[in-house]
Amino acid sequence: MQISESEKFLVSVIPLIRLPLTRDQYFFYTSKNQIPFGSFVNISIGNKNVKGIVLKSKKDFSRIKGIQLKSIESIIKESYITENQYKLAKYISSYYYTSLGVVIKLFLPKIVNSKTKHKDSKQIIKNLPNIPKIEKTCISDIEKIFNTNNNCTLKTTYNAFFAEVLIKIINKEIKENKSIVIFVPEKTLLPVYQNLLLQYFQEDILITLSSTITKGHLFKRWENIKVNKVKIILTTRIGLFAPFTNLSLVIIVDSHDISHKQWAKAPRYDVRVCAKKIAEFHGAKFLSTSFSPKISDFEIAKKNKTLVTLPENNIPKITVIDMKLEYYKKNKNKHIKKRPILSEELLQAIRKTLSKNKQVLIFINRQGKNSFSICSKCKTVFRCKLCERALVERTNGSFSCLHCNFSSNIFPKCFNCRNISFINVGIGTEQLEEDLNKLFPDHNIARADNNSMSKPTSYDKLFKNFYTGKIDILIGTQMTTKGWYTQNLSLAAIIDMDQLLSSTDYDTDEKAFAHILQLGSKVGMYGELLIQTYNSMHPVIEFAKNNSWIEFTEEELSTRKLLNLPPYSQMIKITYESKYKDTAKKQTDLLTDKLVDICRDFDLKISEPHDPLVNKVRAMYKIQFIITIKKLLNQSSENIIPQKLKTKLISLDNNWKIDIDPINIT
DNA sequence: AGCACGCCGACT
DNA sequence: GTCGGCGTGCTC
Repeated sequence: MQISESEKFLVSVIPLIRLPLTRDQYFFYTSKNQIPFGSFVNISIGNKNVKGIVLKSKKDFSRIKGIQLKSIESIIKESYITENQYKLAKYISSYYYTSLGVVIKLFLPKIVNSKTKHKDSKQIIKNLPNIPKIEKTCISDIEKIFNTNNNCTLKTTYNAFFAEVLIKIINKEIKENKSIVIFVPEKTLLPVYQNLLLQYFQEDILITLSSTITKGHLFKRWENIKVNKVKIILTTRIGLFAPFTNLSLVIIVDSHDISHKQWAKAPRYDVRVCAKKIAEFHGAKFLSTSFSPKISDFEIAKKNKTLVTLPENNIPKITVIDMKLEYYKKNKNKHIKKRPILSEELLQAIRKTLSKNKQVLIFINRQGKNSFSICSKCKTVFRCKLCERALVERTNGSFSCLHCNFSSNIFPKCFNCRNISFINVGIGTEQLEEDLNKLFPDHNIARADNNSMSKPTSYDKLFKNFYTGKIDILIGTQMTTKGWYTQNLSLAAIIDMDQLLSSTDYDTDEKAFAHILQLGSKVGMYGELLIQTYNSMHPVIEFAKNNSWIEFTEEELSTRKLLNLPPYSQMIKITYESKYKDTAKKQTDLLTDKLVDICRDFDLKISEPHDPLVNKVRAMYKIQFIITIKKLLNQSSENIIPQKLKTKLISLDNNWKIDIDPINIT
């Protein structure tokens, strides 16, 4: 093919579209001039105009044969993405099996040319109670670790201590004119940390990023980060894609939180993994913080001597309320027996707290779909015998454990008493709000869940009201367990601990324990945490009561090791989506059959295809299966998938969803 | 992303 | 027999 005289350069461009993973992720175009790396350009593909990112401009056309080359239509913006942004995009693309063009789109906010200055509309609450100082913090321990290692894991305890560590460690970087990024798991946490930071740092060196910010506004902030105008970037996962400069510290808040993983759509990336990569690319330090670190992080940090633990002398009193007893008490001599929601003990504790003008936080897990079953006779949670995970009832009446593929027959018997009937249990947040309003008509009761928090301003308002003591009782879902902190909060309650323990995931106990620790951290050492449960002998509750998180992690890790569960393995969740259930069934059966040989050869475990807990979304049926790859504790998950399996995975069509390191396998 | 191609069901 | 629905594949 003839290249015209004026077109001197061969330019490789990544089109921002979904390309099959089996082919190169860039196309070649011609250009009169050399175009710098990372430039944002208009190109045409087929007969459609699309945008692209330039990789290289070369003079050597010899590699190209038999392809009709088109020229670059126009340059929108030169050097729009940085080398480090591209490195991260490449990483996400290959680790999470998503085409590069789709990943790069995440890095590009919409360009706007308006010169109008946008003022941050976020309400700043001044005159907050000062953070109590503690004499000895772990700052020097963290600094010592950072002298020899770029990674540090911090197990925090009480909010106030953590706040102090955070401020001091950030201050040190700012003094050296470096910039810091802080990742929080949810956008609802932004005002919480923003208010904390603004007590100590200038408003103009701090910015927040989240998906609610308008596209143009985001572009402006991107530019400010690029020219090193801002020093503290407080952000949700969207901040991973910012063009950082002069970055010296990456901080993860609530590192255990599952919201750090994007699971709903591709790329199904994890902030904890990607942020660590960013730190690596920038030569920055990486600080992972949590009240209850993931036990894998904790164990690895312990082994690598990169663990710092804040003083443990501030654990609240934990009281376990046996709801079985409550049930019998309430239903004695009653014809129709009802399951109590609020125990007498909890009501008394609320009354006592309110009478002292203190605040109450009540937590119920929002996942209503995640129902569990208890035996109608002995009230034992129906669990898998082998894995001790709660079993899920299926539409055909059987109960199954997704991890070990155990499935009961369709007339299951209670493992404890051989009874054949079970009761499905579920409690709603709104019912509880109603009940409490009747019980405490003179007090201000507020509810925080996805439903009541639909407007962005409603959260700010509620947060302010809670912070300033205008709310006496706050009822909420998981969002309330994060960030909420006032010195006036002295009672927290978990209404339905059994629901937290009822999932069939391998790490259910770990997640449940994290909720206990997180709520405990909100009330601190002078407060009390009440836990309502029908299963007061559950190991997690026993460990929590005795303040034995470390012992819990040790036991949990030995089980995981025995069963080759993460962190002693990597999991891949593969899902087929189809309008027709039998198509999904046929496809997953076909693929698992094809993969059996590979899995045998490389000692991988492959589960039977099964319905996920939510198996129909927007008229699409889903069937999934799990592949488990053994690995050592300290071994990186990069490059442990055998090439033969990789080749299969990248050749799957768009109906397949691949989720690497899924946050749940149900 | 968006368009061409092709395979199967409903119709003149 | 044809028309056209959408599921699948391809684009430098």
